[in-house]
Amino acid sequence: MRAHTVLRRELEAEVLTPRGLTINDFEALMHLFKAFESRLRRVDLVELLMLTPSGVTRLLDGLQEAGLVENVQCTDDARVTWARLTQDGLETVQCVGASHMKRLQSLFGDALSQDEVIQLTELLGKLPGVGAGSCVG
Amino acid sequence: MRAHTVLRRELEAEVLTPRGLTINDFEALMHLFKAFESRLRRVDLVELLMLTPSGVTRLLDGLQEAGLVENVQCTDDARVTWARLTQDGLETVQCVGASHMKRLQSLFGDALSQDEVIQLTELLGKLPGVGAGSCVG
DNA sequence: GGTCTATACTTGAGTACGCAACCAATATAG
DNA sequence: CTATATTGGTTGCGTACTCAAGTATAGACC
Repeated sequence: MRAHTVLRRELEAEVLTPRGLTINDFEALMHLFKAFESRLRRVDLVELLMLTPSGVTRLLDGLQEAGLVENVQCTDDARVTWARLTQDGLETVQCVGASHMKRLQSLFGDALSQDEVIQLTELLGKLPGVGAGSCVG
Repeated sequence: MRAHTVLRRELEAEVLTPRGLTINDFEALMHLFKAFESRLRRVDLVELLMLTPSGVTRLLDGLQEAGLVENVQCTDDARVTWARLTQDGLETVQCVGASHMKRLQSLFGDALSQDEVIQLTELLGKLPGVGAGSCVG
């Protein structure tokens, strides 16, 4: 049940922390990267990252300050402000994404066989709240 | 990868929070419960709960204040103070443990078959840092 | 013995959240 | 068109951690 903690810490230490990013920072960037026109509403990130609205507000505050994300006003609905990847954000996500994946690969690969990784992914996918949209695996 | 978050939140909300406990509070109590003479050193809990020493210090502060745990001086080594379950702590762990398990059972049971739970447990067990000592599953 | 490193633990400062309360814009009902 | 409910978002405050630095005891080597 505590697998995530070990894994998360290792990933953070090796690739994220050196760049001043947390796991959620990175996953937010990943989701923006995959999103239409590299932008998402706050509420969407609330869903995807499983944070509260306030958590997302502050996470984006940090990413904006770091210049990886910018606010874009939505013309259709004045309540929403899009969070959009900047050029810097795009480069970051591509660069960090690669080493993140490599790291994950070796972490799971060392402990599990190819088949076991697939099995694990399937099993975890059946659990409530673990949608297909997960960045990892 | 975010399964833990959903599961943890549900467990917390349904059985722990009403008693003013966090997951780590509960797992600490569980470990003390299983330990020889219901007592453990801080460092042991650091290992078992995967927290830093300071985290454990403060976690135990809370449990002491709640009267679930007490400090016992170690005679062999003046550096260590045991954390020991009180009678209250014992009763709490027995009561909460039961409903915690029931909850887990239903959470996993609804999503996975008996065989799948076993499979998942095995796979997770192979991951680094997920020892046999885990409270859950 | 005396020094030197390692271990057990605490404290202070900073952080990433959650919760509750709020505001503003939109949708719905009458 | 007004009144109410819903949705998207932020802010204040509390909390459960981490990290870095510190204290005190224990053990090892000379």
